[in-house]
Amino acid sequence: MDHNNTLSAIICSNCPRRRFGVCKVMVNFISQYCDSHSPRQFSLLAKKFLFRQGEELQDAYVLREGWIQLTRVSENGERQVFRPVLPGELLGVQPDSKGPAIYSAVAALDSVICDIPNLDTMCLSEPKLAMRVAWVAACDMVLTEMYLTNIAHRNARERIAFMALELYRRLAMRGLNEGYMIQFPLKQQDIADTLGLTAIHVNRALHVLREENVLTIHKHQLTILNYNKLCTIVGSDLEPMSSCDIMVDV
Amino acid sequence: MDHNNTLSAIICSNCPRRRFGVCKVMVNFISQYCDSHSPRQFSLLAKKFLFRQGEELQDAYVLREGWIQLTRVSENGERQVFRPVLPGELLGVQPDSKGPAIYSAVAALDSVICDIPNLDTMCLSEPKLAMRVAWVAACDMVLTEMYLTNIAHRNARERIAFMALELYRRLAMRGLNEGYMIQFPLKQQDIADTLGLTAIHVNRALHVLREENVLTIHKHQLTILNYNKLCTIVGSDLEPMSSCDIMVDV
DNA sequence: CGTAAAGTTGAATTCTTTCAAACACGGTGG
DNA sequence: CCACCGTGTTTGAAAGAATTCAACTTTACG
Repeated sequence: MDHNNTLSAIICSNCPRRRFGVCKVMVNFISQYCDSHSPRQFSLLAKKFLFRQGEELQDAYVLREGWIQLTRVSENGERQVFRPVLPGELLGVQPDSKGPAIYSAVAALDSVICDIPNLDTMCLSEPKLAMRVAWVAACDMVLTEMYLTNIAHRNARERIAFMALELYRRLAMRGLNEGYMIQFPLKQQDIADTLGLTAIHVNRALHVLREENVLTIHKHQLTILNYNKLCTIVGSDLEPMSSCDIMVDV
Repeated sequence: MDHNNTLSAIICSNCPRRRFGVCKVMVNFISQYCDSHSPRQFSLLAKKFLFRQGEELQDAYVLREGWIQLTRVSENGERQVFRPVLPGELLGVQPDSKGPAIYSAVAALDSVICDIPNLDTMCLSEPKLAMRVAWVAACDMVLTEMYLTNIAHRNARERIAFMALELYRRLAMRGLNEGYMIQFPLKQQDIADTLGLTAIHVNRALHVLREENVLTIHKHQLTILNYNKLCTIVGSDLEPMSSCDIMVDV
């Protein structure tokens, strides 16, 4: 954990807002809770579905290792990919908690998942847990809003730069990087469906970013070639804020 | 309330997914809770700020009447407007609940607001409340994701059609419509900043929608001229899902 | 009534998509 | 070992969508 702490300190020192000066890599409260109360872990191979859009959703889950993609296909066949779910994060929480899943969850990498069968019931007897769930939802909201803002205001090159930096920071915060390199299991089509572009245009924008020596994606690995330039392109409005990244005192 | 119930039944019967067949206009749990525990209501004139981005956020709030806009200005000066907050909805909930506000809240109409000074504390002693906050966050997330998908996949005309229909449904569900007309206090620039367009392009797209006899905005009122056609344009992937719209049993 | 703010229109430019075709790579079966 | 196939990536050219800039009109408000 010490390594992570150092790393996140470095990353956080980059943050525009003061409050992140004190942020630490958080030992995920919900994960801990699940470990002691319901250690039902299982693994899920890449490309397998954890659940499918429209299926009755039974449980909530915590991703322990790997990478999960949340995707929704609308009636006219458009595919939207939402914020990537990274280790430590909660998924399967939705308004109608036992109703049909509002999106599909697919493993992008071989993953390890912790099942939480009775989150609702546990929350009722454990207000702290309920609050933590609310807090996680608020964090995920911030992340989703960042993606929304990114799509709304930036061109293809900048959108991709944002996504790369955002993922890099969230992974590095967990120590899941090797220097400036991270695992990157997504296809160009996935990037396109996340950022509201066509795969062809993603390809061209990636080419430009490679030409500029900013970043490159090769063999399922993303390498940042010029971190500062990447930050400049993104506009440094990026903050490390996912449900696992900030320490709050509850 | 009976009028509302009928109305929402009509609207919900339009929903693609079965589960909404049973949805009712919800008597907002949090509002009720606040009424009995902290009836600190006050009013806020249009264009006044409830709080500003960066200011220390003290409390959470419930909007009782009016219309609140959540806006964030990034460092490079881009302005993003997030999902409109309508009567009955909760606002001011964010990861760092007593930290600097991550966006500004501005009244778009004269509003009545209920102050909730100690949401955190109340949640600790009242798990149901905490769960409701989590549930509200999940609903807001769905709405935000709908806006994200809308921006990512549709052109200007369709984005505006979506926004119009989404707002109409949420307001009609509360009985805040007059037939196919709703109050619409936003400027074209606000629409643009919500949907990731320029005000000029919004203007042109609105012109087209008017030409097609789909909808018209005039004198701060939005009128739907052809509801079915509007639904067709939007693609009927729209569901009435805000924190105040669905009844769940807790 | 006058000024500022909001809305409208046109033309040129930039960005993105579309369609079509070619290429690269990994795996399979002969 | 190689030919074959499918998936994913790359490239080009043309069409379409959205932005920019500039000018003008209308509306709102003190």
